[in-house]
Amino acid sequence: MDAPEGDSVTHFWYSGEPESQAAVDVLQALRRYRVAETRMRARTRQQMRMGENDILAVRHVIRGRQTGRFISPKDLAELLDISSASTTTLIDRLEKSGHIERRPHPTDRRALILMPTDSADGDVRAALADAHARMLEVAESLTAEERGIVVAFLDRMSGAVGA
Amino acid sequence: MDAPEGDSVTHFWYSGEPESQAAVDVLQALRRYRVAETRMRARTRQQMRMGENDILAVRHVIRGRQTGRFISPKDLAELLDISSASTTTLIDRLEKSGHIERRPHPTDRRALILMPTDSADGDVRAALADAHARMLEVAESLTAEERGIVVAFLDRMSGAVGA
DNA sequence: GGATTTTCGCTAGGTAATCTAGTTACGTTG
DNA sequence: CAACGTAACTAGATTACCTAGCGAAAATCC
Repeated sequence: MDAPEGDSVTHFWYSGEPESQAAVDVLQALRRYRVAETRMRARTRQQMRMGENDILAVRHVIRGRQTGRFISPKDLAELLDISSASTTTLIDRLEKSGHIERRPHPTDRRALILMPTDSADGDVRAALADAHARMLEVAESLTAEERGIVVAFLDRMSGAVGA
Repeated sequence: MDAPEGDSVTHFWYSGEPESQAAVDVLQALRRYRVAETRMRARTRQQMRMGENDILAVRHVIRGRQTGRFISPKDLAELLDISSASTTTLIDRLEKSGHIERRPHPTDRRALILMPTDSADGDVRAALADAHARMLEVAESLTAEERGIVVAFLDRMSGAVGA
């Protein structure tokens, strides 16, 4: 999990320059968003009775089929940055819980492909559709100009954080 | 952890309305940011050889001292939403690794207060200061109007995600 | 002011998800 | 075809969490 973190501490970190308080407000809004999102993920995990990686894996397999790609255990290992051993037990779990199935790879007899079951598709949609719809609504309510500003901001932040 | 997730899938989800593609772009930017941030946290964890909760705990203890508050084990348990038992072992870990120390509470003889060691302070700064500075720079480069748009957007998204 | 209840941190024992190391089966390449 | 590389699996250890329950101290209630 993750969590709240005590708030309203700002005053002590950047008390020197009044100018930069506005910038700090932006970062705090970003943190509030992250906290809200983390909480949503925790709720989803609880609701579906799965771990974070399990949910990401199922989603990836579902998306794979939607886009006509076949997802292999190896793909999941890379996606989640876990070992091949952990991937095996993860797939065991998801197969036992009825979310995905193992099928032979059409050409490579060493390999597998993973297919989502119908119920997995339904479960994931049920768990995520509401929040996604609300988020889309917010995004749609922006003007074209505002969208540009927001996207540019987020991408620059991604760069700042990922350097 | 968390991770990339295959991209450019949009076309299949919302192929009906060209109007909403722009909104989807916004959500994708948001996801790119989340992925970047998650990766940064993973790097930090690796660099400091600690788990996520350990880092959050140390940061909270450091902040506590900076703001003149005494942090107790109970505070950490609430912050991280873990049991009191897990909190005890978490503090054991952080004490053994030399990041924090247990001290008697000045008035309540059942209780403890936690103090960061000097090295903890330095380590955390070293690990987080760079990215934080870059993020602040991005936030500062916005105009006042842009900041307003971004903060409003983030807060509305927090609402959408947290409902 | 003594008895009861609550709070605080700890110990004991257990579980889930990961890891490393090593195996088998199959593909690829010199 | 021989050697090496790759895909997935098994076994066993480790880590970080959990629940249950304890002793000591504080708060509350006649």
